[in-house]
Amino acid sequence: MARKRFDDSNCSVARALNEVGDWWSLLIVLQAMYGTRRYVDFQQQLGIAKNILCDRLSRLVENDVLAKVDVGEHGSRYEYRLTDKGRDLFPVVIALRQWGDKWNPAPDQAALDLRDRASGRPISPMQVQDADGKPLALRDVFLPDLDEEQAG
Amino acid sequence: MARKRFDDSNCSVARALNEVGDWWSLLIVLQAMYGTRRYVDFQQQLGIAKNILCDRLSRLVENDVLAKVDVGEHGSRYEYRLTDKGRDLFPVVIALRQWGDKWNPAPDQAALDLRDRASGRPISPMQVQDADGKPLALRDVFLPDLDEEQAG
DNA sequence: TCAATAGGGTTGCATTATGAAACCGAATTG
DNA sequence: CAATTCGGTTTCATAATGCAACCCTATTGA
Repeated sequence: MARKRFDDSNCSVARALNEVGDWWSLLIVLQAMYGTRRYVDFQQQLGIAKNILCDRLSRLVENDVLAKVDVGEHGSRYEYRLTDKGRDLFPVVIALRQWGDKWNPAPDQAALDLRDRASGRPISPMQVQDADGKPLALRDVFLPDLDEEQAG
Repeated sequence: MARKRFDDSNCSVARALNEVGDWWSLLIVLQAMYGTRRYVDFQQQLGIAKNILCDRLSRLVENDVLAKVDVGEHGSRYEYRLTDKGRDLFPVVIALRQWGDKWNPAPDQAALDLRDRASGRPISPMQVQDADGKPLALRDVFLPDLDEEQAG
């Protein structure tokens, strides 16, 4: 049967995964963050099958993560550019990258060294924070509504 | 043909997606963060097929995201608990949740109101930061090595 | 004691999704 | 005017998914 979709799930994580939760979409977004814009470049850099790339690009455009722009230049006719919505996946991608670097480091390769362009210093590890910037662990957060219900 | 795997990719995002990048794994981790531990509860709360749940739980255990614990209690014999590696997905899940809340809000429902247990205040939006906590946008970061190569 | 139920899985089967390669049409290049 | 390039679509074999049915072990419960 068809893969289960989560378009109308009441969980925003499920709805997010519905748009970028497959094997390729987030990698395409990542590649776009590196500056890739053209179909052939995505295809070569990711090693993705062309029909799958077409499908994913279409869905990302449909979901307003990428915008398909007609550029009339010699041969390269379209560009896929990140929208604001797509750029807003930056924290997601960085969090995922840091998790991968920490728990599945490449055996013979240093992790990518992302740095602040202004200061030249490495970016800091992503963390969930309270309003003052104090780091919060999983056990430090709660859902007021749910916990009230459970208490009542 | 077989789905492409990224076990040995030089990209840590690809390696991360290889472990939790399918349609269900991250939702299982999310559910585990809510406190779910038992097979039947995952099954009912997620509405996932039993064989798929088995497969995903096994893979998450294999990848040390969950730990399978034998609890001899009446009927409920096993628990799947988050490991440190699994708990470390907290920023990823929160980033994804906030992205979903912002760009695909539920039509007739408020976003989940996660709060700091100590202060009672809402958690702040996830952001990529420099060493001082200054927020960084996509355009503010760069890869020193790559940029040197390109300059050279 | 013996049937009913719950937990945690497997198995079979139909439906989809994926990957590789071949093919296509328009525009450029040589 | 033949060969490329870009951006796709088509075909086909293989893998993944979802559902329902089944299984085995404990535990109830009467």
